Amino acid sequence: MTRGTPDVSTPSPGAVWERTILHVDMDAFYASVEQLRRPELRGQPVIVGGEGRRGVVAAASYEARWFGVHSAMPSSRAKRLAPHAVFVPGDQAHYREISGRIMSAMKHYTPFVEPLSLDEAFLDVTASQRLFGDGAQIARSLRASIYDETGLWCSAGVAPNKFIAKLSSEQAKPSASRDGPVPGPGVFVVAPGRETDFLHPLPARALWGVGAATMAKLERIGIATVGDIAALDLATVVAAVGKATGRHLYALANGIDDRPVEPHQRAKSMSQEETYSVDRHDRAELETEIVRMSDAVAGRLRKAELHARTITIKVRFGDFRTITRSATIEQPTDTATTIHRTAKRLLDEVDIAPGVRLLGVGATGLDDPAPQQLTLEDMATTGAGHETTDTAAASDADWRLAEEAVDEIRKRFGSKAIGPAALVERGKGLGIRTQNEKPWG
DNA sequence: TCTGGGGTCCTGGTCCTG
DNA sequence: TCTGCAGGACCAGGACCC
Repeated sequence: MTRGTPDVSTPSPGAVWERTILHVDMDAFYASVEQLRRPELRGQPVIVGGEGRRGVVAAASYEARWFGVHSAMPSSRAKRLAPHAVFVPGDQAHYREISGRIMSAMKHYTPFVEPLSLDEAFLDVTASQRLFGDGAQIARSLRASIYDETGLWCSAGVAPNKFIAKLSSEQAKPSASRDGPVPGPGVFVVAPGRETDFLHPLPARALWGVGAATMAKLERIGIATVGDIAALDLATVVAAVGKATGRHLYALANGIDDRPVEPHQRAKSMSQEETYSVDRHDRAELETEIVRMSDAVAGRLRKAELHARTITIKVRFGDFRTITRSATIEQPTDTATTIHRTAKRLLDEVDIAPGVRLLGVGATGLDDPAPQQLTLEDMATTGAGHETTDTAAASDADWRLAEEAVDEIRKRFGSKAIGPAALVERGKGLGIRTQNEKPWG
Protein backbone atom coordinates (compact mmCIF):
# COMPACT_ATOMS: atom_id res chain seq x y z
CA MET A 1 0.00 0.00 0.00
CA THR A 2 1.13 3.53 -0.63
CA ARG A 3 0.44 6.89 0.95
CA GLY A 4 -1.93 5.54 3.57
CA THR A 5 -4.36 4.08 0.99
CA PRO A 6 -6.50 1.28 2.45
CA ASP A 7 -6.04 -2.26 1.11
CA VAL A 8 -8.85 -2.56 -1.41
CA SER A 9 -7.39 -5.38 -3.50
CA THR A 10 -9.62 -8.10 -2.03
CA PRO A 11 -13.21 -8.34 -3.29
CA SER A 12 -16.12 -7.95 -0.87
CA PRO A 13 -17.73 -11.32 -0.07
CA GLY A 14 -19.84 -12.42 -3.03
CA ALA A 15 -18.56 -9.71 -5.37
CA VAL A 16 -17.42 -10.93 -8.79
CA TRP A 17 -15.37 -9.27 -11.51
CA GLU A 18 -17.99 -8.69 -14.20
CA ARG A 19 -15.48 -6.49 -16.00
CA THR A 20 -11.75 -6.16 -15.53
CA ILE A 21 -10.33 -2.89 -16.78
CA LEU A 22 -6.69 -1.86 -16.81
CA HIS A 23 -5.45 1.70 -17.01
CA VAL A 24 -1.83 1.81 -18.08
CA ASP A 25 0.14 5.03 -17.82
CA MET A 26 3.81 5.51 -18.71
CA ASP A 27 5.92 7.08 -15.96
CA ALA A 28 7.03 10.64 -16.93
CA PHE A 29 6.87 9.46 -20.55
CA TYR A 30 8.56 12.21 -22.60
CA ALA A 31 11.22 12.86 -19.97
CA SER A 32 11.94 9.14 -19.55
CA VAL A 33 12.28 8.72 -23.32
CA GLU A 34 14.83 11.52 -23.40
CA GLN A 35 16.78 10.03 -20.48
CA LEU A 36 16.75 6.68 -22.23
CA ARG A 37 18.15 7.91 -25.52
CA ARG A 38 20.62 10.38 -23.97
CA PRO A 39 22.40 8.53 -21.17
CA GLU A 40 24.06 11.76 -19.96
CA LEU A 41 20.60 12.93 -18.84
CA ARG A 42 20.01 9.97 -16.52
CA GLY A 43 19.81 11.04 -12.89
CA GLN A 44 19.45 14.70 -14.02
CA PRO A 45 16.38 16.90 -13.66
CA VAL A 46 15.04 16.94 -17.23
CA ILE A 47 12.25 19.20 -18.46
CA VAL A 48 10.66 18.60 -21.84
CA GLY A 49 9.01 21.68 -23.26
CA GLY A 50 9.50 25.10 -24.76
CA GLU A 51 12.30 27.08 -23.18
CA GLY A 52 11.13 30.39 -24.62
CA ARG A 53 9.54 33.07 -22.49
CA ARG A 54 6.07 31.77 -23.39
CA GLY A 55 6.91 28.09 -23.12
CA VAL A 56 5.39 25.60 -20.72
CA VAL A 57 6.52 22.26 -19.31
CA ALA A 58 5.21 19.27 -21.28
CA ALA A 59 6.84 16.71 -18.97
CA ALA A 60 9.31 16.64 -16.09
CA SER A 61 11.55 13.80 -14.92
CA TYR A 62 11.14 12.62 -11.34
CA GLU A 63 14.40 14.41 -10.48
CA ALA A 64 12.83 17.68 -11.70
CA ARG A 65 9.53 16.95 -9.94
CA TRP A 66 11.45 16.85 -6.68
CA PHE A 67 11.95 20.61 -7.11
CA GLY A 68 8.23 21.17 -7.58
CA VAL A 69 8.28 21.26 -11.39
CA HIS A 70 5.23 19.71 -13.04
CA SER A 71 3.62 19.63 -16.48
CA ALA A 72 1.69 22.70 -17.69
CA MET A 73 3.87 24.94 -15.53
CA PRO A 74 5.30 28.02 -17.30
CA SER A 75 8.90 27.31 -18.24
CA SER A 76 10.05 30.55 -16.65
CA ARG A 77 8.75 29.34 -13.27
CA ALA A 78 10.24 25.88 -13.79
CA LYS A 79 13.62 27.52 -14.41
CA ARG A 80 13.38 29.41 -11.15
CA LEU A 81 12.50 26.24 -9.24
CA ALA A 82 15.14 24.07 -10.91
CA PRO A 83 17.78 26.40 -12.40
CA HIS A 84 20.17 23.54 -13.20
CA ALA A 85 17.52 21.43 -14.99
CA VAL A 86 18.19 20.44 -18.60
CA PHE A 87 15.53 21.69 -21.03
CA VAL A 88 14.84 19.44 -24.00
CA PRO A 89 12.53 20.37 -26.88
CA GLY A 90 9.92 17.68 -27.48
CA ASP A 91 10.28 15.21 -30.35
CA GLN A 92 6.70 14.16 -31.10
CA ALA A 93 7.65 11.91 -34.01
CA HIS A 94 9.96 9.86 -31.78
CA TYR A 95 7.42 9.69 -28.94
CA ARG A 96 4.79 8.53 -31.44
CA GLU A 97 7.07 5.77 -32.67
CA ILE A 98 7.67 4.51 -29.10
CA SER A 99 3.97 4.86 -28.34
CA GLY A 100 3.19 2.59 -31.30
CA ARG A 101 5.42 -0.11 -29.80
CA ILE A 102 3.74 0.27 -26.41
CA MET A 103 0.25 -0.02 -27.91
CA SER A 104 1.35 -3.14 -29.86
CA ALA A 105 2.53 -4.73 -26.61
CA MET A 106 -0.88 -4.02 -25.10
CA LYS A 107 -2.69 -5.59 -28.05
CA HIS A 108 -0.90 -8.85 -27.32
CA TYR A 109 -3.20 -9.18 -24.27
CA THR A 110 -6.50 -7.90 -25.67
CA PRO A 111 -7.87 -6.27 -28.83
CA PHE A 112 -9.82 -3.90 -26.59
CA VAL A 113 -7.23 -1.15 -26.21
CA GLU A 114 -8.43 2.46 -26.08
CA PRO A 115 -5.53 4.92 -26.28
CA LEU A 116 -6.12 8.16 -24.34
CA SER A 117 -2.91 9.81 -25.45
CA LEU A 118 0.56 8.71 -26.58
CA ASP A 119 1.42 7.41 -23.13
CA GLU A 120 -1.74 5.94 -21.62
CA ALA A 121 -4.56 3.61 -22.49
CA PHE A 122 -7.47 1.62 -21.13
CA LEU A 123 -7.59 -2.14 -21.72
CA ASP A 124 -10.60 -4.38 -21.22
CA VAL A 125 -9.04 -7.71 -20.25
CA THR A 126 -12.25 -9.38 -19.02
CA ALA A 127 -12.08 -12.05 -21.71
CA SER A 128 -8.27 -12.42 -21.61
CA GLN A 129 -8.02 -13.82 -18.09
CA ARG A 130 -8.39 -17.47 -19.01
CA LEU A 131 -5.33 -17.09 -21.20
CA PHE A 132 -3.13 -14.74 -19.21
CA GLY A 133 -4.28 -14.91 -15.58
CA ASP A 134 -6.26 -12.37 -13.55
CA GLY A 135 -6.13 -8.61 -13.98
CA ALA A 136 -3.19 -8.10 -11.63
CA GLN A 137 -1.19 -10.85 -13.34
CA ILE A 138 -1.89 -9.35 -16.75
CA ALA A 139 -0.88 -5.91 -15.49
CA ARG A 140 2.43 -7.23 -14.11
CA SER A 141 3.15 -9.19 -17.24
CA LEU A 142 2.31 -6.20 -19.46
CA ARG A 143 4.59 -3.91 -17.44
CA ALA A 144 7.44 -6.34 -18.00
CA SER A 145 6.64 -6.63 -21.74
CA ILE A 146 6.61 -2.86 -22.19
CA TYR A 147 9.91 -2.56 -20.32
CA ASP A 148 11.49 -5.30 -22.45
CA GLU A 149 10.21 -3.63 -25.62
CA THR A 150 11.10 -0.01 -24.81
CA GLY A 151 13.24 0.18 -21.66
CA LEU A 152 10.53 2.33 -20.06
CA TRP A 153 8.38 1.68 -17.01
CA CYS A 154 4.67 2.17 -16.69
CA SER A 155 2.16 1.98 -13.85
CA ALA A 156 -1.11 0.10 -14.02
CA GLY A 157 -4.44 0.29 -12.24
CA VAL A 158 -6.79 -2.71 -12.20
CA ALA A 159 -10.47 -2.16 -11.36
CA PRO A 160 -14.02 -3.03 -12.40
CA ASN A 161 -14.40 0.22 -14.41
CA LYS A 162 -12.42 2.84 -16.32
CA PHE A 163 -12.65 5.66 -13.85
CA ILE A 164 -11.44 3.65 -10.85
CA ALA A 165 -8.76 1.95 -12.94
CA LYS A 166 -7.49 5.40 -13.85
CA LEU A 167 -7.39 6.59 -10.27
CA SER A 168 -5.76 3.38 -9.10
CA SER A 169 -2.91 3.66 -11.62
CA GLU A 170 -2.06 6.93 -9.84
CA GLN A 171 -1.58 4.94 -6.65
CA ALA A 172 0.84 2.65 -8.47
CA LYS A 173 3.13 5.50 -9.57
CA PRO A 174 6.67 6.11 -8.35
CA SER A 175 7.31 9.14 -6.18
CA ALA A 176 9.85 11.88 -6.82
CA SER A 177 13.22 12.21 -5.14
CA ARG A 178 16.34 14.26 -5.78
CA ASP A 179 17.98 11.14 -7.23
CA GLY A 180 15.11 10.03 -9.41
CA PRO A 181 11.97 7.96 -9.11
CA VAL A 182 11.36 5.97 -5.94
CA PRO A 183 9.50 2.90 -7.23
CA GLY A 184 5.82 2.58 -6.29
CA PRO A 185 3.93 -0.71 -6.33
CA GLY A 186 3.69 -0.60 -10.15
CA VAL A 187 0.28 -2.28 -10.08
CA PHE A 188 -2.63 -1.26 -7.87
CA VAL A 189 -5.86 -3.25 -7.67
CA VAL A 190 -9.31 -2.07 -6.57
CA ALA A 191 -11.57 -5.12 -6.31
CA PRO A 192 -15.33 -5.18 -6.92
CA GLY A 193 -17.33 -4.14 -3.88
CA ARG A 194 -14.37 -2.07 -2.60
CA GLU A 195 -14.83 0.89 -4.95
CA THR A 196 -16.22 3.29 -2.39
CA ASP A 197 -13.68 2.23 0.29
CA PHE A 198 -11.04 3.38 -2.17
CA LEU A 199 -12.81 6.44 -3.51
CA HIS A 200 -14.42 8.14 -0.55
CA PRO A 201 -11.29 9.28 1.31
CA LEU A 202 -9.89 10.91 -1.87
CA PRO A 203 -10.16 14.67 -2.38
CA ALA A 204 -13.08 15.69 -4.62
CA ARG A 205 -10.51 17.20 -7.00
CA ALA A 206 -9.51 13.62 -7.88
CA LEU A 207 -12.79 13.08 -9.74
CA TRP A 208 -12.61 13.23 -13.50
CA GLY A 209 -14.11 16.55 -14.52
CA VAL A 210 -13.38 18.49 -11.34
CA GLY A 211 -10.96 21.30 -12.09
CA ALA A 212 -10.39 24.58 -10.29
CA ALA A 213 -13.77 26.12 -11.25
CA THR A 214 -15.90 23.11 -10.29
CA MET A 215 -13.91 22.57 -7.10
CA ALA A 216 -14.64 26.16 -6.06
CA LYS A 217 -18.39 25.51 -6.56
CA LEU A 218 -18.18 22.29 -4.54
CA GLU A 219 -16.29 23.99 -1.70
CA ARG A 220 -19.08 26.55 -1.49
CA ILE A 221 -21.42 23.77 -0.32
CA GLY A 222 -18.86 22.31 2.04
CA ILE A 223 -17.54 19.46 -0.09
CA ALA A 224 -13.93 18.40 0.35
CA THR A 225 -13.82 14.67 -0.42
CA VAL A 226 -15.40 12.24 -2.86
CA GLY A 227 -17.25 10.76 0.13
CA ASP A 228 -18.84 14.16 0.81
CA ILE A 229 -20.38 14.13 -2.68
CA ALA A 230 -21.65 10.57 -2.29
CA ALA A 231 -23.27 11.52 1.05
CA LEU A 232 -25.38 14.24 -0.60
CA ASP A 233 -28.49 13.72 -2.70
CA LEU A 234 -28.26 14.10 -6.47
CA ALA A 235 -30.41 17.28 -6.53
CA THR A 236 -27.98 19.13 -4.24
CA VAL A 237 -24.99 18.23 -6.39
CA VAL A 238 -26.85 19.23 -9.57
CA ALA A 239 -27.86 22.56 -8.00
CA ALA A 240 -24.21 23.27 -7.18
CA VAL A 241 -22.50 22.41 -10.46
CA GLY A 242 -25.20 22.03 -13.14
CA LYS A 243 -27.15 19.13 -14.56
CA ALA A 244 -24.66 17.23 -16.70
CA THR A 245 -21.64 17.73 -14.44
CA GLY A 246 -23.72 17.03 -11.33
CA ARG A 247 -25.03 13.70 -12.60
CA HIS A 248 -21.59 12.74 -13.84
CA LEU A 249 -19.86 13.52 -10.52
CA TYR A 250 -22.59 11.88 -8.45
CA ALA A 251 -22.25 8.63 -10.40
CA LEU A 252 -18.45 8.65 -10.17
CA ALA A 253 -18.52 9.42 -6.44
CA ASN A 254 -20.63 6.29 -5.97
CA GLY A 255 -18.17 4.22 -7.99
CA ILE A 256 -20.49 3.95 -11.02
CA ASP A 257 -18.95 4.18 -14.49
CA ASP A 258 -20.41 1.95 -17.20
CA ARG A 259 -18.49 3.37 -20.15
CA PRO A 260 -17.06 0.63 -22.33
CA VAL A 261 -13.47 0.51 -23.55
CA GLU A 262 -13.74 1.75 -27.14
CA PRO A 263 -10.82 0.77 -29.34
CA HIS A 264 -11.88 2.71 -32.44
CA GLN A 265 -12.66 6.32 -31.57
CA ARG A 266 -13.06 8.74 -34.44
CA ALA A 267 -11.72 12.27 -34.01
CA LYS A 268 -14.42 14.89 -33.47
CA SER A 269 -12.23 17.88 -34.24
CA MET A 270 -8.83 18.76 -35.61
CA SER A 271 -6.97 21.99 -35.09
CA GLN A 272 -3.65 23.70 -35.42
CA GLU A 273 -2.68 26.67 -33.29
CA GLU A 274 0.40 28.58 -32.31
CA THR A 275 1.41 31.02 -29.61
CA TYR A 276 3.85 33.63 -30.89
CA SER A 277 6.84 34.73 -28.86
CA VAL A 278 5.87 38.34 -29.64
CA ASP A 279 2.31 39.60 -30.18
CA ARG A 280 1.51 40.14 -33.85
CA HIS A 281 -0.21 43.23 -35.21
CA ASP A 282 0.23 42.78 -38.95
CA ARG A 283 -2.92 41.43 -40.60
CA ALA A 284 -1.07 40.24 -43.73
CA GLU A 285 1.26 38.21 -41.54
CA LEU A 286 -1.70 36.61 -39.75
CA GLU A 287 -3.36 35.81 -43.05
CA THR A 288 -0.22 33.96 -44.11
CA GLU A 289 -0.40 32.04 -40.85
CA ILE A 290 -4.01 31.15 -41.66
CA VAL A 291 -2.84 29.70 -44.98
CA ARG A 292 -0.23 27.56 -43.23
CA MET A 293 -2.61 26.31 -40.56
CA SER A 294 -5.42 25.61 -43.04
CA ASP A 295 -2.98 23.59 -45.13
CA ALA A 296 -1.96 21.56 -42.05
CA VAL A 297 -5.53 20.91 -40.91
CA ALA A 298 -6.67 19.95 -44.41
CA GLY A 299 -3.76 17.53 -44.77
CA ARG A 300 -4.74 15.81 -41.54
CA LEU A 301 -8.39 15.65 -42.60
CA ARG A 302 -7.44 13.98 -45.89
CA LYS A 303 -5.14 11.55 -44.09
CA ALA A 304 -8.00 10.58 -41.76
CA GLU A 305 -10.43 10.52 -44.71
CA LEU A 306 -12.76 12.98 -42.99
CA HIS A 307 -14.60 16.10 -44.09
CA ALA A 308 -15.37 19.06 -41.83
CA ARG A 309 -18.61 21.02 -41.71
CA THR A 310 -17.56 23.82 -39.40
CA ILE A 311 -14.41 25.92 -39.51
CA THR A 312 -13.31 27.78 -36.39
CA ILE A 313 -10.61 30.34 -35.77
CA LYS A 314 -9.25 31.06 -32.33
CA VAL A 315 -7.58 34.35 -31.44
CA ARG A 316 -5.90 35.08 -28.13
CA PHE A 317 -4.93 38.69 -27.57
CA GLY A 318 -1.97 40.09 -25.68
CA ASP A 319 -4.08 40.42 -22.52
CA PHE A 320 -4.95 36.69 -22.77
CA ARG A 321 -8.54 37.42 -23.74
CA THR A 322 -9.53 34.61 -26.08
CA ILE A 323 -12.26 34.55 -28.70
CA THR A 324 -13.42 31.97 -31.20
CA ARG A 325 -15.34 32.57 -34.41
CA SER A 326 -16.84 29.78 -36.44
CA ALA A 327 -18.79 29.26 -39.62
CA THR A 328 -20.64 26.25 -40.95
CA ILE A 329 -20.13 25.68 -44.66
CA GLU A 330 -22.66 24.27 -47.10
CA GLN A 331 -20.50 21.44 -48.39
CA PRO A 332 -18.25 19.64 -45.87
CA THR A 333 -14.63 19.90 -47.00
CA ASP A 334 -11.09 18.60 -46.63
CA THR A 335 -9.39 21.17 -48.85
CA ALA A 336 -7.01 23.83 -47.60
CA THR A 337 -8.50 26.29 -50.06
CA THR A 338 -12.00 26.16 -48.63
CA ILE A 339 -10.78 26.07 -45.04
CA HIS A 340 -8.48 29.00 -45.70
CA ARG A 341 -11.19 31.01 -47.44
CA THR A 342 -13.60 30.48 -44.53
CA ALA A 343 -11.00 31.14 -41.85
CA LYS A 344 -9.81 34.30 -43.56
CA ARG A 345 -13.39 35.60 -43.76
CA LEU A 346 -13.72 34.99 -40.01
CA LEU A 347 -10.41 36.72 -39.28
CA ASP A 348 -11.48 39.71 -41.39
CA GLU A 349 -14.17 40.41 -38.80
CA VAL A 350 -11.78 40.39 -35.85
CA ASP A 351 -10.15 43.59 -34.61
CA ILE A 352 -6.49 42.65 -34.18
CA ALA A 353 -5.42 46.06 -32.88
CA PRO A 354 -4.68 44.74 -29.33
CA GLY A 355 -2.07 42.36 -30.81
CA VAL A 356 -2.43 38.65 -31.37
CA ARG A 357 -0.65 36.30 -29.01
CA LEU A 358 -2.11 33.05 -30.39
CA LEU A 359 -3.82 32.15 -33.62
CA GLY A 360 -5.50 28.86 -34.46
CA VAL A 361 -7.56 27.21 -37.17
CA GLY A 362 -9.82 24.26 -36.39
CA ALA A 363 -12.27 21.94 -38.09
CA THR A 364 -15.26 20.35 -36.36
CA GLY A 365 -18.38 18.49 -37.38
CA LEU A 366 -16.20 15.74 -38.86
CA ASP A 367 -17.78 12.99 -40.88
CA ASP A 368 -17.08 10.54 -43.67
CA PRO A 369 -16.86 12.21 -47.08
CA ALA A 370 -20.37 12.55 -48.52
CA PRO A 371 -21.04 12.47 -52.27
CA GLN A 372 -20.41 15.95 -53.63
CA GLN A 373 -23.46 18.05 -54.36
CA LEU A 374 -22.66 20.34 -57.28
CA THR A 375 -23.81 23.91 -56.80
CA LEU A 376 -25.18 26.00 -59.63
CA GLU A 377 -21.94 27.96 -59.50
CA ASP A 378 -19.92 24.75 -59.88
CA MET A 379 -22.02 23.75 -62.86
CA ALA A 380 -21.58 27.14 -64.46
CA THR A 381 -17.80 27.15 -64.01
CA THR A 382 -16.86 23.51 -64.49
CA GLY A 383 -19.79 22.13 -66.43
CA ALA A 384 -19.85 20.54 -69.89
CA GLY A 385 -17.64 22.23 -72.42
CA HIS A 386 -16.39 24.88 -69.98
CA GLU A 387 -12.70 25.21 -69.26
CA THR A 388 -12.03 26.57 -65.81
CA THR A 389 -9.56 29.38 -66.07
CA ASP A 390 -10.36 31.29 -62.91
CA THR A 391 -8.67 29.56 -59.96
CA ALA A 392 -10.94 31.25 -57.46
CA ALA A 393 -13.95 29.78 -59.17
CA ALA A 394 -12.61 26.22 -59.24
CA SER A 395 -14.73 23.86 -57.20
CA ASP A 396 -13.80 22.14 -53.97
CA ALA A 397 -13.50 18.89 -55.94
CA ASP A 398 -10.90 20.46 -58.26
CA TRP A 399 -8.91 21.69 -55.31
CA ARG A 400 -9.07 18.26 -53.70
CA LEU A 401 -7.47 16.69 -56.78
CA ALA A 402 -4.68 19.26 -56.65
CA GLU A 403 -4.16 18.86 -52.92
CA GLU A 404 -4.15 15.07 -53.12
CA ALA A 405 -1.34 15.42 -55.65
CA VAL A 406 0.46 17.63 -53.13
CA ASP A 407 -0.03 14.95 -50.46
CA GLU A 408 1.56 12.42 -52.80
CA ILE A 409 4.56 14.67 -53.48
CA ARG A 410 5.02 15.26 -49.77
CA LYS A 411 4.84 11.54 -49.10
CA ARG A 412 7.63 10.94 -51.59
CA PHE A 413 9.87 13.94 -51.10
CA GLY A 414 9.10 15.22 -47.61
CA SER A 415 6.69 17.68 -46.07
CA LYS A 416 8.68 20.74 -47.21
CA ALA A 417 8.94 19.67 -50.85
CA ILE A 418 5.87 21.64 -51.84
CA GLY A 419 3.50 24.10 -50.21
CA PRO A 420 1.17 27.04 -50.67
CA ALA A 421 2.79 29.83 -52.68
CA ALA A 422 2.06 32.29 -49.89
CA LEU A 423 4.30 30.30 -47.58
CA VAL A 424 7.06 29.63 -50.10
CA GLU A 425 7.25 33.33 -50.90
CA ARG A 426 7.36 34.50 -47.32
CA GLY A 427 10.49 32.46 -46.69
CA LYS A 428 10.81 31.82 -43.01
CA GLY A 429 7.58 33.12 -41.69
CA LEU A 430 7.71 36.88 -41.97
CA GLY A 431 7.04 37.50 -45.65
CA ILE A 432 3.92 39.34 -46.67
CA ARG A 433 1.47 38.25 -49.32
CA THR A 434 -0.39 40.70 -51.45
CA GLN A 435 -4.12 41.05 -51.13
CA ASN A 436 -5.18 39.21 -54.24
CA GLU A 437 -2.82 36.28 -54.26
CA LYS A 438 -4.40 32.86 -54.08
CA PRO A 439 -3.00 30.68 -51.31
CA TRP A 440 -1.98 27.95 -53.75
CA GLY A 441 -1.07 30.47 -56.45
C1' DT B 1 3.55 34.59 -11.80
C1' DC B 2 2.20 33.60 -16.17
C1' DT B 3 -0.42 31.01 -18.43
C1' DG B 4 1.40 25.50 -24.89
C1' DG B 5 -1.09 22.59 -28.02
C1' DG B 6 -4.58 19.46 -29.19
C1' DG B 7 -8.48 17.73 -27.91
C1' DT B 8 -13.73 16.75 -25.64
C1' DC B 9 -17.90 18.12 -23.60
C1' DC B 10 -21.31 21.32 -21.71
C1' DT B 11 -24.01 25.57 -21.38
C1' DG B 12 -26.46 29.49 -22.71
C1' DG B 13 -27.85 32.77 -26.20
C1' DT B 14 -29.72 33.70 -30.77
C1' DC B 15 -32.02 32.73 -34.84
C1' DC B 16 -34.96 30.14 -37.82
C1' DT B 17 -38.80 27.22 -38.82
C1' DG B 18 -43.09 24.80 -38.37
C1' DT C 1 -51.52 38.14 -41.44
C1' DC C 2 -49.89 38.22 -36.91
C1' DT C 3 -48.42 36.15 -32.51
C1' DG C 4 -46.69 32.77 -29.32
C1' DC C 5 -44.35 28.63 -28.59
C1' DA C 6 -41.26 24.69 -28.99
C1' DG C 7 -37.44 22.54 -30.91
C1' DG C 8 -33.30 22.36 -33.49
C1' DA C 9 -29.18 24.28 -35.48
C1' DC C 10 -25.66 27.22 -34.90
C1' DC C 11 -22.41 30.01 -32.41
C1' DA C 12 -19.38 31.49 -28.63
C1' DG C 13 -17.28 30.69 -24.47
C1' DG C 14 -15.82 28.03 -20.49
C1' DA C 15 -14.02 24.03 -18.10
C1' DC C 16 -11.40 20.21 -18.22
C1' DC C 17 -8.00 16.59 -19.69
C1' DC C 18 -3.28 14.86 -21.13
